Amino acid sequence: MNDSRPIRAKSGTNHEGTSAHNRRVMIDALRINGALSRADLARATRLTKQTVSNIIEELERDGLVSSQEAVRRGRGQPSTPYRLVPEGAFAIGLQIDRHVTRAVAVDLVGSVLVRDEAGLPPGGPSNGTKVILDLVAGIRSKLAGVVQQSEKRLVGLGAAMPGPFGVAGSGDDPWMMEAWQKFPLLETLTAGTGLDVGLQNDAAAAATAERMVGAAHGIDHAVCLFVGYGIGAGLILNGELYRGTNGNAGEIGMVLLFADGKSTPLEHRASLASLYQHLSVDPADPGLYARINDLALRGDQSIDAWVEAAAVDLRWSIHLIETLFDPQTVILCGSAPEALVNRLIAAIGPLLPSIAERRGRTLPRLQPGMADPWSVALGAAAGPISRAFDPRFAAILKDSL
Amino acid sequence: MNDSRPIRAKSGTNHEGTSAHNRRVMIDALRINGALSRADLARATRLTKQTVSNIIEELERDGLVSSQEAVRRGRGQPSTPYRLVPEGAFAIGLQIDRHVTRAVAVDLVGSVLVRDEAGLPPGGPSNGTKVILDLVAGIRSKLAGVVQQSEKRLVGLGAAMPGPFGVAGSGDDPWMMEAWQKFPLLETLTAGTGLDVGLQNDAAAAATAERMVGAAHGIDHAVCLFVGYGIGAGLILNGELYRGTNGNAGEIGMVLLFADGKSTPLEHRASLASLYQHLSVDPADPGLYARINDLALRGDQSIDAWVEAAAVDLRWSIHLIETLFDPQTVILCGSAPEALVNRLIAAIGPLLPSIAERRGRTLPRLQPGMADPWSVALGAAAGPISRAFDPRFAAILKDSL
DNA sequence: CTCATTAAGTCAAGTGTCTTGACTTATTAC
DNA sequence: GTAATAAGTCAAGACACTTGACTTAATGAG
Repeated sequence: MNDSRPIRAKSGTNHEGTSAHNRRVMIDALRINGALSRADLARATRLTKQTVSNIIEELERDGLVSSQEAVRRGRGQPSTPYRLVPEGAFAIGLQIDRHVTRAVAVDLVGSVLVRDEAGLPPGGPSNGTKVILDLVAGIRSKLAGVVQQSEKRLVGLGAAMPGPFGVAGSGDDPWMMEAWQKFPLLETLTAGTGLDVGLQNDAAAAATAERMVGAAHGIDHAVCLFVGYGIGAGLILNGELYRGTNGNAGEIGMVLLFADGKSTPLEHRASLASLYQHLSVDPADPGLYARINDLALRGDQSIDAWVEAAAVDLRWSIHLIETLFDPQTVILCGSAPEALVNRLIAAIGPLLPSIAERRGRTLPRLQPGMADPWSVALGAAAGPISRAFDPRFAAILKDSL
Repeated sequence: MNDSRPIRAKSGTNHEGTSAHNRRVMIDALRINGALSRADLARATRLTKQTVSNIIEELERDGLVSSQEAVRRGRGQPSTPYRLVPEGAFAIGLQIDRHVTRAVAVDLVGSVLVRDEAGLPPGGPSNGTKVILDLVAGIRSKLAGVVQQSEKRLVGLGAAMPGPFGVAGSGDDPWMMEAWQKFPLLETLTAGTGLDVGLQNDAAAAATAERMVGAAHGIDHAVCLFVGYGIGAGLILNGELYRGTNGNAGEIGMVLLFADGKSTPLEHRASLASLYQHLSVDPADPGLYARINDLALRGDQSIDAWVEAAAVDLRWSIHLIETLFDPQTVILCGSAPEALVNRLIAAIGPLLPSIAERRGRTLPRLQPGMADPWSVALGAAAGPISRAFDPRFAAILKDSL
């Protein structure tokens, strides 16, 4: 009687799935193209004018879009463009890093409204959880002071921290990141905030940020090479962040390189960690960021040596990414000081030959992305916004409800 | 007046999209789980019994599913399982290789019904096009002799050949593959056969085959490392083949490795091409395949040396794939002789440490896949079947019609 | 200045597909 | 023998997109 082999199947869909998808498509179109009229939207989405009208009416009621001044565009009735209402939705982004945690609140179009940071005491989650929850609570109350109805329009909390997740330790871990990676962060944050919580690694967060407001805006195949304390790649494939089986896709820093009879992970050679070691400085020093920016601007010699060496590895990393992912473009971003990133970009060129070298390219093979200590927190916040509003296969299925 | 910036947007969907998706979900569920009753399908897909009944009735009318003997499963009315009807659809697969072209006809469940091959004369497309079109025509007429209504149920022609596509030449090209890669193959095949034609590289085809009938059956994140004349990776991400911007994703053989001050593409070190060079044999020799299989079985010394060297590079390739794609499993397949693949698998272990090394794995990190000279042609044929029947985001959208 | 033309957008009825809830059928467990 | 359980059907209903005619508002040609 009890056969009970579990049956695996994808979920079906129904009218609600259709409707949810079409709403998302409208929002996406307005995000990519700016304000559009109902007729524009109907043509672009292949839906009928009537359907678009109904959806736009509903989105307007929900406070997600609003009409602008009618514009005359030649013959025919003037069109009424609609735009996204930034205050239509908010999300909180949380970055957990080795010795600091940052939080931001962003709106529907990815503008940062509130930001704050706090030092993380040593000892990992047992000491840090309260700091984080307090920081998030502070951001929420500040947000409530800045805009109306923020709590009602809060779609979620996105967290980002260095990966990889769920893997036995690498050993060199002065800041207990491994303890954080094993800690039930999702559950703790959900319980502590009552919000919908998502988690991604810092490179994925950077890519999410680039897709919402940066160089990957409106691009469906892009890879962000993220240079931070470690290095990682955030993958935008088919217009969505690709996570892999366990959220660890893109951990390029863990690629082992063999030379002189020993193996070294890529990120031991090209990352801020390697720079700090090269300079023999204390990574926990709060003034370090500014000091390195300054050194990079002045063309300091010891920085130069590191830049040259790191550029070799980053050049190869870009070649690797192009060869394996065939993206439209690669974006170099990081939580590194901007001057340093600029030096790196200058030193990386010219790129290695690869399949990305083809006639008729419209985008450069390599583009600079955000180099801002807050970009990871922004990307963390962009996660819930994207989950809630971007068109995705999963959002159509019944089991997404 | 003529604003005419092109508006970019994803396509919306409607009832037909919903219905098309649900039909695909049914077929997918039957493919993965074998025969299922309407009630089983309703639970698995989260649709109602009534909806499933209607869809199954329609699929049965279309000849895609058929009922089996009712089975008693304890209390309650016995259930009537439905299964996929293999003869419900057919597709032709075409492999274009350096000196040979192979074609197969497969049915809805991926069984090969007819196969044939022909030598490709030197000179590239100008001499080879006729051979290929004749081969396909022959397969079609043989198929018509084996099954009823084959032409009516033919969903398309899938072609596979070594990549990369659309890239300036690599130089070493005695078999004019570059000419083939530049040739408007899709157009020629479409015009010459009247069928819907798709094109992928050989590694992608191997992955498509593994997903339909091999080790990746029912798995949503898998990478096939394909060892052929070159090497490549076929990427199954989120349950679909990932192609990249230009169909070149996964071209791992083109990854440049730096050693001793010079750079070498990975596939110069680990591929059949490297083996042929190592053995100083002529790759065009038609008996080569059997001879190498024989040598591998006998434990030949010169093969051994190559296996040991290639295993080092393949071991690293697997590590690289695990680190960048975070798949559930890696499948080693190839158009190499089976005995050779077995030797390679034995020589590759133990694998390098990576993020794939985790507690609670259910699948092995590395699995053997098909090692059959016909697997690429089979995968090529599986492409149209998958496009026509597998659940995919694109199939829901209005512009897919 | 007038009026045909063009285009945006609305109205109201129509259509397709899934859902609901009651019902029928067939089997097992007690 | 009868209650419980489960598969599957029936018929009406709900929902979201579509259709085609209509209204509104502008331009441009004569």
